[in-house]
Amino acid sequence: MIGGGRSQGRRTPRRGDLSVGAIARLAGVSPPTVSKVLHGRAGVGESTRERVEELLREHGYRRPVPEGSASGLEVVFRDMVGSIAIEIMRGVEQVAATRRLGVGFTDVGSLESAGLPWVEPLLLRRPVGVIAAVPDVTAEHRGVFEAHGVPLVALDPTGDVHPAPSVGSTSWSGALEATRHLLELGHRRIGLITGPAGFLAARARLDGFLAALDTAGVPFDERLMRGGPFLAEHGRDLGSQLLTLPDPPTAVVCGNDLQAFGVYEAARLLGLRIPDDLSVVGFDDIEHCAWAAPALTTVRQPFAEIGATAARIALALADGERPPRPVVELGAALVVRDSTAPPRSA
Amino acid sequence: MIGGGRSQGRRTPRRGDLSVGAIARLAGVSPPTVSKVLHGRAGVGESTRERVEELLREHGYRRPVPEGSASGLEVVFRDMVGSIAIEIMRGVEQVAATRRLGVGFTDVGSLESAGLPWVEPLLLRRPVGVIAAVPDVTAEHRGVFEAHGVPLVALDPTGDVHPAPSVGSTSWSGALEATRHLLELGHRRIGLITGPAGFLAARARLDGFLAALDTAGVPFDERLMRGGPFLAEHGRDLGSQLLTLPDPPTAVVCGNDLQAFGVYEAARLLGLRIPDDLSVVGFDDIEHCAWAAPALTTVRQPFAEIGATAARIALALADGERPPRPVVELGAALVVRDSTAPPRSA
DNA sequence: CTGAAAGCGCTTACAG
DNA sequence: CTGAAAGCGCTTACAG
Repeated sequence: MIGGGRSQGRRTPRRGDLSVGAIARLAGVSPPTVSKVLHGRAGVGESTRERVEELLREHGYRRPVPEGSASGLEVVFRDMVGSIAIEIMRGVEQVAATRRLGVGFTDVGSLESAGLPWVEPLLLRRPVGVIAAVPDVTAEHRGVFEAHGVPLVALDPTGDVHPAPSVGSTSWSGALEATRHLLELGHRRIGLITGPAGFLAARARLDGFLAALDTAGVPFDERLMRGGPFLAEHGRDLGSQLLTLPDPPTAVVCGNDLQAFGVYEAARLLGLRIPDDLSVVGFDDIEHCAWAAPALTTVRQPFAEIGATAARIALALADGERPPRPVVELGAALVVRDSTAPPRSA
Repeated sequence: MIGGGRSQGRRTPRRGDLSVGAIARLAGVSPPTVSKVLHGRAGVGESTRERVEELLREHGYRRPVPEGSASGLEVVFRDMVGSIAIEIMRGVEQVAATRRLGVGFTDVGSLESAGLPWVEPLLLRRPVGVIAAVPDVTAEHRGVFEAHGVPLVALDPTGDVHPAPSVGSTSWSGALEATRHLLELGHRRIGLITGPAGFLAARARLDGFLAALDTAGVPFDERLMRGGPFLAEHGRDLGSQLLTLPDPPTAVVCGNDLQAFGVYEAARLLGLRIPDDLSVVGFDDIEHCAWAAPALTTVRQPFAEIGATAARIALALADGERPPRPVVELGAALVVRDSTAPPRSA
């Protein structure tokens, strides 16, 4: 983590940190020979190479990292749900590991609340690339990173236009698939809880939802739509509003899983059983969906693959390549569990 | 992330990466003057210093990190529950940020399953310290890190003896408190699902549980005890065994939250309602406890503070200090929610 | 295959 | 306050 030393003519020796000259003396060879071994260059005898390798290992000498790959890949979050963040980290890690790069973690939210800066220290670490899983990658951030020559890849960008490069998932198709699932079960009055207005992904899900109803010839009652933050408490409150309507929906499609669990609570408070009295669909597939009561039917976002793809794009950019597709959307797919069933009336 | 370059006489310039000499030329001063500015040494005029600072910033020149702090803090997990891992990362991050150090992430499980090595690449990054949140920090690992002069702090160690340094939480007291809570509600037949035999923390929880019963003068029916992996499916299976006993328990204390959610499912399958027919207590307080149905009463482990404490110890060791307390246990405290209530019979 | 020589980028110690 | 000179650790180009 953190960038390492920049060229320095000299450094005080550290435990297990001998100089090339010292290793050379120990091996009974000249510094240039040790240098060749360090860089895997030709022109060193087999036995000499082995002896030097052995001494380097023994003294924990660290080979200089390849030019340009000073640091590693840094992933930046803002108050992300734990299981999503970890899945993304694992995806990034797998790609980074193939290049022997490390993966750094930054949670902007927790740093800001402690009054600590994050952009400058992160830049100080000279990352090979930055993957920003924050809902607010501004043009300003892009400018700062670009000025330092650090490629930035956004995850699930939510700005007005898709800024390249970015990686997300097929929100529109996912919402379409989820809604079709409910239609196939026989639901006709389907409520929708969507995310905050500014979120492009929330808008895509809304559109996919409406497209499913539309192509099925089912008219949408606008009173069945609510919008709010991607949190359980808002799912609960907005869900309550929908479920206490004179003619309530028999199913609710939620903007994410947390909202869906909020709807679970709203239903419980009203004495409604899921899926008997109400079907619920989430979005994301966070860790707990499978063990919720009942297990939540949801649209799975392939977070590990999203992280891996972002890492590949960041690495390509760092190498000076133009990735063939700077804006990528990976397939989000419906996972049917126990929170959806035919409506009572059917 | 990842170690930076070691002393190198020369390096090809990188975008935004000018040499000291080049900066000196641009500023119209000599290289030694730039060097002084870089290291904050005295003997540079105010206006000269400002001009050089400005040029350094403009060209993204990275100051050499302080001697010895080559890299950052690396946190190593093995298939950890997402919300726990992220809480630990945030705690480590807050302490690391005060020193402008980055925080690296390694998931051994996902790397191993991809056939990728992790110890050597991690060492190559020259971390200031390593925090191991894996259940299997072996003496061998300790040896390797020690040989490289990298301090290692274990989290919640599970070996035969507490290897110093390590940070955990008060498992024994936590389990005692949880069990007392159930006793106070009037429960007398309390079941226990414990973790795998090798886990020291699981043993501490078991002992705390027994101590609570013992000091309350409540005899323990050994048939009410089961043990297995810290996973929901095992909680479900072991919970089923307890609940189908001729004289089943009215409450169950679980080794962790995942097991508790497994017991939720076992109860559901048997038509038992929580907390009316059965009280359940977990351990950890993962993200979803608050929104489960019903919200889970559990013993909260202060993961962020555990991470922060481990980071402080690692940093102290890296500085060559002997931390006053190399083995630390932070207080785990009961969080009462909706999964516990007086037994039916009371 | 090997190393003496030259050179590079940086820092230190010191002269002005 | 400033920089010429010396020195350090490393690498490169080349002679043997």
